[in-house]
Amino acid sequence: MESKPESEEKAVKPARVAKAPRKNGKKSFKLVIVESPAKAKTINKYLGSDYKVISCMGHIIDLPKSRMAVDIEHGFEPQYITVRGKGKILQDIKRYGADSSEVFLAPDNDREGEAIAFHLQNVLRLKNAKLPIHRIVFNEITRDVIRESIRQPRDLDMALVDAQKARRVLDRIVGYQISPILWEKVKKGLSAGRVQSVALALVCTREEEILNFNPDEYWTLTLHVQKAGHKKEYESEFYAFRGERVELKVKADTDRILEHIAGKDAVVAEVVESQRTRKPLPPYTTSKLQQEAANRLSFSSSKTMMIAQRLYEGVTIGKETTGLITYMRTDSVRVSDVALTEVRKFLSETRPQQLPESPNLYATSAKAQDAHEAIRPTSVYFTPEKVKEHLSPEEYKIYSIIWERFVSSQMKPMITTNVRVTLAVDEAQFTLTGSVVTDEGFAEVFNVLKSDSKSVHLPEFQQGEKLTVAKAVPEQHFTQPPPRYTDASIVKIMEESGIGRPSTYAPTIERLIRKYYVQRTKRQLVPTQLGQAINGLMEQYFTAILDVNFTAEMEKKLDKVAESEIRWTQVLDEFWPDFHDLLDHARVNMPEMKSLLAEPTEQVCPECAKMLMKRLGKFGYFLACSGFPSCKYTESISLGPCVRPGCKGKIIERKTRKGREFYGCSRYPACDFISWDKPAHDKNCPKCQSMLFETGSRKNGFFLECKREDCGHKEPLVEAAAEAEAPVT
DNA sequence: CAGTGAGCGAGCTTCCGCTTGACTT
Repeated sequence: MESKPESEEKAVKPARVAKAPRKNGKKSFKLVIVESPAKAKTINKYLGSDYKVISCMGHIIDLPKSRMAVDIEHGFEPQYITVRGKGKILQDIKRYGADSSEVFLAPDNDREGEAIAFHLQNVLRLKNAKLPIHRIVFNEITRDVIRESIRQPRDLDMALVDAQKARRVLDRIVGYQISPILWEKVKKGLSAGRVQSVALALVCTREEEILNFNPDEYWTLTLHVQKAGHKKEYESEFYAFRGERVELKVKADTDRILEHIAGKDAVVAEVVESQRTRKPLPPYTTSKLQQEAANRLSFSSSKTMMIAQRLYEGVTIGKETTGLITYMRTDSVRVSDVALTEVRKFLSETRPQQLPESPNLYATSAKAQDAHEAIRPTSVYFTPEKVKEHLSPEEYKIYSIIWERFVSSQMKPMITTNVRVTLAVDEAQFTLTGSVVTDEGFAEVFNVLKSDSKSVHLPEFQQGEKLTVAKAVPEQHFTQPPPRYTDASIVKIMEESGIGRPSTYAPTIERLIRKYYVQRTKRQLVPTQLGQAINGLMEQYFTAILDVNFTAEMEKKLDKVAESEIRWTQVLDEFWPDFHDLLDHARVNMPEMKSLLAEPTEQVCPECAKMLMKRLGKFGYFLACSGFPSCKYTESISLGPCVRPGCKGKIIERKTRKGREFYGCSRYPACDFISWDKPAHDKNCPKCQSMLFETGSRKNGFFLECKREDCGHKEPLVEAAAEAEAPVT
């Protein structure tokens, strides 16, 4: 018979729970299983000692990584196994299941959650076929809702479980059938998939648009005017001639207007005042949080998620650790009643004049699975200022924008007064606009979110009033190509077209980078030569997969499976025959591209004086002689000279056997300089000109550090201003 | 840490979506 878990051995911590309480040797606790340990902790508090709440940490049963494991010929039945590394967790679940009187399966209330619940049930039944097992769901973690859900258990929704199975098997087939073709034709280790290949296509298509972009010339004409007796100049823009809108295409257009207005005064023709109401935005979903953190704070999607995870798991304030935000992977803007009541109370105490009579309502996207609330502070009384001292600067920033966005979402609108003055200079017309915030409304709580929106104050202008023209400034412009994608803009598109889920946006971007399909330079996503080559092949041989509608259609069918309208195998029956033909066609016709992947460089081979090429090998990029195979010279790509005084080597990027990146001297082992920190971009030590490295911790802040032993210069790491949307050169 | 492409051919790469922490200097 199983007794208590041995506490001495090292074990997976989160699933460890204290010895099961027993009364008179009888089973006396009810088991609740959720996905996340942080959630388990909270719910444990709400349910009291009759219940034991443990977590399974996501999927515990899945397809094996090492092989296809889907019997395509016989009904697509997947061969599931225990996920590698989850054996311990599974054991614990079984043990607690055996010791409990009743089990409540509480994974997330969505397709994946239902599948996890199903797998948990199977595992528990294996041990004890008679154990009472229920499925419970809740879409928010509050005391009342959790208790209510326990009172309203239901059975597993097998149709939903089947929908997940269809999704899982389809993704496996797509990924595990296409990838090997790429190994054979291009390079081993490459990958393709329903989500990543679409994301790559987005990046590549945009790059092509930029390349093919033809800039158009256009002009603007700015008239600087002054009120009689005043020095201050106001800038107005030319827009019409003889009452008709005129676009200034070329210099001659502009010259004609300049000639017409030369030496003449401006007269105020019309003054129009209007009020604009701007409503606050809903609280964050995962994608919106990533977008704003990228645009305003220059954080990558994965960085934002790491920081949010820490805020969710909790920060130690005093003796207690408190989760500061709700779950950070969500597609919903829903807010629990408890939170709504609290924020309205908070506002009535702090800013009663900005509290609307009734709560602001927001609609969650129709595509959302809505298993969690919006991302919000667990309590608005933890104001950013109050918790600041317990947070790292980065955590503070992310927490602030979450707090500000949530609190503002329940405030009154912002009202601005706009003035539009039309000026006439003979028959040419100009406009002058001003804008003043009349009521800040929701923006009152903005601190980190504050934008330096330029409010332009205009004095009173009377119709018929004469103004002096100080100068007229013509300027030539060219239309700009569309900007490259950033983490923010690609996540936006992915969400809008239903590609990927909140838990996969960030990992998908990182995957494209890790596979050398895409590079992130100055926060812009730029396809590599390899990425473009792969995308070209995918476009030609697997067009259907790259269509954003492919996923949309799949989702529609999965919904039908979930509604029991069709069987799960039908999704695959409809997909497989055509896809099978595509695979056969590609295996035969796809050209081999193995040796094409080399980029020319400016450097010369020191051995044979031919040019060096940049190639992609097993360990990343390297330089190789274009005379290969007669000349076998190779060289690592240098990031800068070695920082050891007197060492003539250079710093190169390397990887451990497990794939972790680090930086070391090319003269190893003669010089054993190594750093796990990343070299800083475009910045050298002001004292000794050595390379600087990004280092530090969340406690002490982040620094740029000079690693030259006789220097030791340190400076705070300032995030460069958001320049992600900067025009592409 | 390992000297990268190509090939003798060993054994392995790969998907999407749920979760959280783990090498080592």
